[in-house]
Parts: sequence; structure tokens; C-alpha cells
Amino acid sequence: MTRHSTIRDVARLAGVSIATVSRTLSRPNVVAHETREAVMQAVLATGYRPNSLAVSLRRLEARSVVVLVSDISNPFYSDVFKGAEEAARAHGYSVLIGDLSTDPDIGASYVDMVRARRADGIVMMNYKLPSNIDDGFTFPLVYASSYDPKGDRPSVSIDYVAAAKSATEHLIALGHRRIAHISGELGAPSCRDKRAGYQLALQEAGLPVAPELDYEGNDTIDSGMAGIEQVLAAADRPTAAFTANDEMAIGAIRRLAARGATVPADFSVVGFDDIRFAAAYAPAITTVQVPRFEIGRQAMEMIIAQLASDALPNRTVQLPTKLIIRESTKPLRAN
Amino acid sequence: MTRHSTIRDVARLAGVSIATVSRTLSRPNVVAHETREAVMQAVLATGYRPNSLAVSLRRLEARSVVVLVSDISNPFYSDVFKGAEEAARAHGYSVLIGDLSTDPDIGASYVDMVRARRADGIVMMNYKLPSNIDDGFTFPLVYASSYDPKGDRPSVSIDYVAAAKSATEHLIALGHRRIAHISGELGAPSCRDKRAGYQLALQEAGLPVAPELDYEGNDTIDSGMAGIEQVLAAADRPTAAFTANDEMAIGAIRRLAARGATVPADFSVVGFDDIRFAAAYAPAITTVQVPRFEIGRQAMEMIIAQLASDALPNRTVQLPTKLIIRESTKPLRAN
DNA sequence: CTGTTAGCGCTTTCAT
DNA sequence: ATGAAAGCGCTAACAG
Repeated sequence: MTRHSTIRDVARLAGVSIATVSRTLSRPNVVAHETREAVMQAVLATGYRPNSLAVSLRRLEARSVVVLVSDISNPFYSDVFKGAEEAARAHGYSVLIGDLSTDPDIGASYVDMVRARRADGIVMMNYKLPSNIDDGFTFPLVYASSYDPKGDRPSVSIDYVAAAKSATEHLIALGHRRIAHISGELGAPSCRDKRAGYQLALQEAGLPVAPELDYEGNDTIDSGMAGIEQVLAAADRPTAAFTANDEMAIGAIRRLAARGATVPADFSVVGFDDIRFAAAYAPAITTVQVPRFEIGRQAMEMIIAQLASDALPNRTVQLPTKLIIRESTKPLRAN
Repeated sequence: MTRHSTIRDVARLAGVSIATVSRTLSRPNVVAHETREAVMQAVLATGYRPNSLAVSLRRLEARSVVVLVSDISNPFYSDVFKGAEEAARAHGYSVLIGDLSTDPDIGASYVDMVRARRADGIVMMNYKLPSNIDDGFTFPLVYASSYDPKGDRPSVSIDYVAAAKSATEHLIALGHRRIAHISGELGAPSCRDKRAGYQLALQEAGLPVAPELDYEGNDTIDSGMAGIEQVLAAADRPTAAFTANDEMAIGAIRRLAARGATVPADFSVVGFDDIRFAAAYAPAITTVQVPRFEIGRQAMEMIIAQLASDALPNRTVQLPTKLIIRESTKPLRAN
């Protein structure tokens, strides 16, 4: 394709040394006015762009960060990602994205990219660290939306326990007594937290925690369907369910309808995340709104700050959430 | 963070020259067995990884490609993206993603990245090229899902006209005569094509093409709502609508319900894309299935082939689609 | 089969 | 204020 011009071409054209060209571009005020003009003109004439690979090599920093996401097709993660990308661009960083949905251990190849200095750090939107992360090599990593159960790594997320608890309390306040829970993969700290919040609400209300009303799904519509099927098989049927994300809520409602039960008339459901399909579903889904974009933005800000200062910001920030009551929940009818 | 070892460290440890280390790693069979062993051992001992920035600088290729997507939160694009990412990784390329949803001219800064040799080319999932793409600088670019109306650029997409036509014909076969169309942004060739296919089906069936039944949306749930509102205001009301994507179909159905009309009993709707929420919606949406992942995969394969051979594959490939009939369409009741 | 050498394109002392 | 020179870490001739 088109031949690129290098700093040497510019220098030659402007009649100065390459050092002067470099200076003019990075610290214009240290070169003489007249020289600057000449260089700028040459830059324009040649269409010169500093080769960013060369700059990075010289400076020993890639100025890019990897974002590892469990499934970019999940509207929750894609919004977190957008926040991360925006923050990166604002700081002149580019983002390399790794989608873990086809094979979770793709993460390992992205860790290799930071080993190979192609990226400076990782923003982790999945709970499980890549398998090769701990053979004695450390680098900046911050969690976004997920977090480190050992608390060793910086993270930005939400208070999952509290959010799940309030979602469940909403159902309890509506008069429901037999409330099921369909969780995401319990390997994830966030999912364990949501489950804990659900159980806590039950306990505080003096309600029993029934194992047969607790199903481990995996955040997909399908697992929402399977989950509702399972909890409905309990001898003493539930009248409501708290699902750990909106997609599972959709699956649950859908399957309920297939079985002839209408939401919310016959059964109440509350979801989690408030993805944009939640409000548009029929019925519109009561759910927990989480500041996805902001989570991504702050996580990226955090890692870039760390990269710049070389100081480890061992911080854990939790952003606020909000229960959004819509149509999928209603008072338990006295029957 | 951790000091990285360089090729020099390995060479020293193995007692060979850096050239030998390099050779051992790239063409193991040209070095003596014994030397290879020694080098490999040193590599292991030091945890050496070739600095990929240095390699790229030397080879004058970034081995990464930019993917420009209009909105990564759109399930359609996120799946196309996944296909692209998988193909890239399979060839040892990394992908830099640029999301255009917040500001369409972010594309320009990504074009700058290929100018700055940080990326080798662009896979374009948006119809509108970045504004700075034509100041006399050319580079490999292939469209995915969108395409170049002038036919100048390689692309992989589908036959939008035919697909939209068959969707509309399905409605006609069901007895509908007043069929509305809610399109995406008509600046996009694909949206103009879908509209053309819709009109073609009407014409071939001897049906009038009514401007008042034609609404230009923008692929969002909201614009589906606005669109249905608009076409329903026509004097002679439509009984069905073909929307250019599933999100608009969801918006339309949702708004219809709010107005007391049930889909499909009172009104039929067919969408486009077959995103995973289409099947799970209530009612499940009749739509056109498009091979999203495959589109992304092939587009990426195409650009990588071009990068490797330096030959321009001025090809345009169209992948097959399929009408999926679900619950949102039914025969017009004789009334 | 292996080592020496010359860069890839850039930034940054160190002189001047 | 500017230039010369020394690399950043690597690959690829070219010798030997």
C-alpha cells in the first residue's frame, strides 16, 4: 500500500535533524519559532505520522490495554465495555478485546499479549483469571463488575449482596413467601453474593431458605427456562422468583407462559442488570439497575492511573444500584 | 512491574548469540539439536517472550486489525464481531475494536491508528466510512455486513433485497394487504436494500407502495415504537409490518400491546436478524436469520488474506439467510 | 550451523 | 536551540 514517510523524510525536507522533528512534535515550545514552522510544513507536506510501534518500543509501553469479557453479546458486558473503551480513548490508549464465550481459556493468549508487551495491563470482566496468570509474572489488572474474592486486586463493581437483598425484599413486601432463586454460575463471586443477599432477605423476614427453590443457571435465557422448570417441581410451589440477571428472567417468564402461567398475575419475577430488553419485554421486567457504563469507565481509569504512576491502587469501589419496579411483579393475591 | 527478559538475556544464559536465539524460536529446524535444547532451556528459565512491538517494528507489520462497529451493544453486531475476533486469533492477529455508538467520528481516530502503523487494516461494520479516510491514504479495508454502494471495496454480507422480499412475501401470503415497513437509517445501503425488497414484494403482488406506511427508524427499540405509532396513523391502517431489525420489531410489538392490540391476533410483525431475544420474546418473533458469526469470520479472513498476499481481493460475498416463522405472524383473519 | 552486523523508526541524553 | 549518537528488542542478510 501507500509508502509511509518517516521522521527522516520530514527532517530532510525541513532541513533539520530528526531530533528536531521529534522535539517539534512532542514539545513544540522548545524549538525556535522559525524551525517549528518549517518542520510543521514538512509534516503536512509528507503526511507524516510517527510510527506508533517505534514510539512504543522506544518508550517501553504499549499504550493499550486488554479487556477480557466473558461474552460480548451479553448486553450487560457490552455496556461495561463501552465505558472502558471511552475512558481508554480519552487517555490515548487503545483496547484489545478478548471474548471468552467460545473458549474460556482464550484469556491465556491475552495474558501472553501483555507478556509480549503488546498491552500494558488487563481489565477483567470475568471472574475467572486466565490459567497462565500465575507463573511468577505480575502486571496491572483491575476487575470490572466482577471482583477478586481474596480482595487482592483492585476492582470496580457494586454491592451485590445488598442489591440482591433489596430485590428479594421487594418480593417479600409484596406478600410472597415461597420465593425461588435462579442464580448465575456460582463460581463467580458476584453470583454467590446475589445468592447470599437473597438468603439474607429471607432469613431476616423469618422465611425458610429452601434448597429446592434454588437453582444454579448460567446467565442465559435457556438456563432461566430450565431453572423455572426445576423450582416449579417443588412440592410446595414458589409464587415468585428472583433471577440473577435479566436474560434468565426472560427465559423464566417465557417458560412460565408456555406452561400457562401469566406473569405477574400468577407469578412474579425480578431480574437483575436492567439491560435494555428488560423494559421492552412483555411484561416489562422489574429489575436492579446497575451503572454498567460507569463501571467500565472507572475500571479503565483505574488501570491507566496505575500504569502512569506505577503505584498500585489497591482500591475496591462499589457503585450504587437501584431497584426498578415495572410490570413483572405484583402483590400475591389472597387465594 | 516485573522486569522482562530480552533476547540478550536468553543468549547469554544459553551461551549463544542473539541471532541463534531468534532462529531457534522462529525456525527450530535450522539450528543444531544440542543448541536448540540449550536455548529452549534458557527460554524457560528466563520466562522469555519476544517483545512483539520490536518484532512488529522490524517486520513492519502490526499484526492487528481494527474492527469498527456502529454499536457493540447491538446483539447483531456483537455476534459479527465474535466471528471476526475468532478468525483474527486463529491467524495470530489481535483486534482493536472501535465502537462508534457514542460518536460516529471516532472512526477517524482508528484510521489514524492504521496510519500510525498500529494496525494493518480495518474491518468495517458500519456503512459510513470515517471522515478522514480519503486524504490520499489507502489501506486494506473490508466491509462486514455492510458494503460499499460503489462496489469498490471487498465485503461480506447477505442479499438484503432478497431477504427482505421474502419476509414481506410471507406477510402477503398470509393475506395481508396493507403492510407497513419500519426501516433503519436509510443512509445505510443495507437499509435501502431491505426497503427495496419490501417494495419489490409489494409490487410483484400488485399491491400499492404507500409512503404513509413507510417509516425511517434507526434500529432501536424506541424507533420501533415511534414507527408503529406513525404508520398506525394512516387513514387506511396496516395489518402487518416488516421491520428492518428485531429490536424495532420488539418496540413495535410492545407499543402495539400498549395500544391494546395483540400480536399476532390483531397485527403481524416480522423482524430481521434473529438475535437471541427474538425467539424468547412474547410472542416469539418471526424473523430473518442471518449468519452473523460467519459474516464476521469471513470478513476477517478476507482482510488477513489480503494483508498476507498484498493482493486486493475485490470480492463481494453474500451468505445465505433464512426466514424463521414463529409466533408474531398469522393469517389475516377474515373480518 | 552460528555469529556479526545493520537496521526497523523513534526518543533522549549529551554536547555544542 | 540544535545535532550526533546511542539505543529500545528484534530479524535477516551476510560471512564464515
